[in-house]
Amino acid sequence: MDKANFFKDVYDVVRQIPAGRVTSYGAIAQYLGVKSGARMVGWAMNASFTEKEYVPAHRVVNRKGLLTGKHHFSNPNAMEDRLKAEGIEVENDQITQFEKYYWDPSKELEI
DNA sequence: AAGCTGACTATGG
DNA sequence: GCCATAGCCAGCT
Repeated sequence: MDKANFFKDVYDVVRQIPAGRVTSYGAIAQYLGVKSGARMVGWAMNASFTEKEYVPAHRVVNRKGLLTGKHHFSNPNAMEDRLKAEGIEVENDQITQFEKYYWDPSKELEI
């Protein structure tokens, strides 16, 4: 609202990610209708830390299933730790069987 | 105000 | 299959 609706939409989608599932920045951007707004999604995640409501940014990874944003957490180990806590197997900062855990908002939430 | 940066993705070599 | 380049938009310096 105060900020771009884009950010709010990103937070809303990320919060709707079910536990044990992950998605990619591009998927969210595509769901929001921003074709190449993947960077904005990542930027929104960075801004999400300023948000009062918690945003499960650890469930959002890049298209390769790599935990690129883990370094932005309070503790770089927190991201994979949370993912593991949700039953997602993470190895070498990368989600194993990424396709298995992949959650596409445009498919699950439907447009 | 202008330019750089950035948690990305797709394409080309 | 990996490295380099381009496109994208908004925030920050």
